[in-house]
Amino acid sequence: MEAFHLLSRGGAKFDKQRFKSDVSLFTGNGTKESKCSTFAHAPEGELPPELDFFKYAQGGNTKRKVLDAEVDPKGKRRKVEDGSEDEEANGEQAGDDPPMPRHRVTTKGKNVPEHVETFDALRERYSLSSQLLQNLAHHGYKRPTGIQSYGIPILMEQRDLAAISPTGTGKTLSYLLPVMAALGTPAGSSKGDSGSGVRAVILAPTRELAHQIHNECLKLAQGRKWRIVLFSKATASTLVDKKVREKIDLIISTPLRLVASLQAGNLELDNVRHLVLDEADRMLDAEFMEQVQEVIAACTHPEVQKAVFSATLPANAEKVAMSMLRDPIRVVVGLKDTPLPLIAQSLTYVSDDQSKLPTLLQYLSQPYNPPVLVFVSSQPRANSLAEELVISGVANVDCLHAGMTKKEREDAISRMRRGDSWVMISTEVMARGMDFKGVREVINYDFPQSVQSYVHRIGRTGRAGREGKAITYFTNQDAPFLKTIANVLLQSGSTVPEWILKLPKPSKMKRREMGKIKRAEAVNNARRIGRGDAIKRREMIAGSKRRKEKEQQRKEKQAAASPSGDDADGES
DNA sequence: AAAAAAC
Repeated sequence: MEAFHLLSRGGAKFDKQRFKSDVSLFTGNGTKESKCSTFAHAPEGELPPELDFFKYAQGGNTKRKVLDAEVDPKGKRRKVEDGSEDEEANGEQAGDDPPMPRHRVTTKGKNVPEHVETFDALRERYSLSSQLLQNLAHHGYKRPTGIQSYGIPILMEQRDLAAISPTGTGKTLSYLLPVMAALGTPAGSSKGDSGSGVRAVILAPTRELAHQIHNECLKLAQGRKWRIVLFSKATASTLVDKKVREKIDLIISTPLRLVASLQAGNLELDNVRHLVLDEADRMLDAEFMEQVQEVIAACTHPEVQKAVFSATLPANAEKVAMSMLRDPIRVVVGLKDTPLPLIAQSLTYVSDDQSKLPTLLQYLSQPYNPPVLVFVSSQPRANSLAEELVISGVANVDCLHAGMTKKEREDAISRMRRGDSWVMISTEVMARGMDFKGVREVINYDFPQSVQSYVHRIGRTGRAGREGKAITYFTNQDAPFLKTIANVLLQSGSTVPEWILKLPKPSKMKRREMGKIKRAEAVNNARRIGRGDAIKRREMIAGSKRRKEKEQQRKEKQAAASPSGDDADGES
């Protein structure tokens, strides 16, 4: 603690030996089993007073806004309770899932189909193959979540849908089930009556998310002969053969990949009947917009059903989304742009960028629930923070950003899924959609750039009814945006020190100015987190190269020993 | 408002 105290003042040397012993103490006993029983216990309590702004405010009343449950039932708007009376879990692992929280559901639109209480009710109402229901049961889906019980009937009745539902509440299944139900006979089969070529397209903003959706898809598709393709460079190259493309039933892809194939003339989407945009607001960002429009334009079938899903949907994005849809129904579960109350959120003051590393090291020197997901604002910062943590002796540090190779990214994800990663440093690439069941702690090392980013980042925890914890570091430079995020905490039932709420809302001019300063500093700091130096960095890189080579050799040996390839997550 | 991500 003393060492940390000195460190936090900046100049003092870090007592690495001592710190290491702390770390090994914690790494030695199986931290995976250690339960974080008291979320109320904030790490800020451990901070030296000069870093602990909470302390000044504590004792005073922290304010908690009571959620307003009333919404004016205007026009066609309906207000209903999430059907699940039974406190049954909806997660993917059968048995030990906590109950899903109940949310209010509001629907808007013409002739909204009645929601269902159970998956069996779907079977009674629509022709749903028993295989599909069997697969659901087999993978531990028991009762539909709010978005599933409302969204699935809407999509089953061929309606367009804009669905807004909090992170970790089962949006993926909400669109996959109806799409799979509609696929019917596999493409190219002699009995087929639905024309030839791809019949469904699902777009996601990152490769990792597309991959995850593909995996979910394969679970549901067990026992059926559909060709479900996770689109990549490799699969795209097989499409040169027209016979191959005609046999594809469903494509899951990132937009640009798909556009590239369209422009190369290696793909037709004229028989697509279902188009889903996951993380819709992200997909309708300026940078993705054009690509998405191109995909939409290529889906020329007159009966193409479109659906958009997200946990957040800012007004302008919603406008764009609604204008794309035909006679749409809008479903909102819970409160838009609001995290789950299950996630215990807190804000930690760290004065400036240099103070972040010691604060994080201090945090990781105490027992925590791995894996912890740490978000930073840029790729170089992700690299250097990961290096710093390794140098400081933190165990099982991983890093993931889009500057890494495909294989590096895939490896990082599988380490994460296996539970081998204890501290995962990542950029926005991981902020949306990724579902790691074990993540119970998220740290925003760098302040999020928007409310949407905040909501999605912390939504990596608190999934499928589990509890989670989210800590956000803020510096003096983040002050102009602090209040906005503080309000999000309040909305979702977390507490915020009163002094933050009393901050005046800075004028637009001021925010712009501060933003400029912040950006300039970010550039300066981009390649320097804490006290790293070039030599250490070179050693690190050399070390990781050696490790990679060894791993490669081991894999080659393995491959030689067992000729059967792994097609667990391959492209079908 | 800006970075990241998409190929």
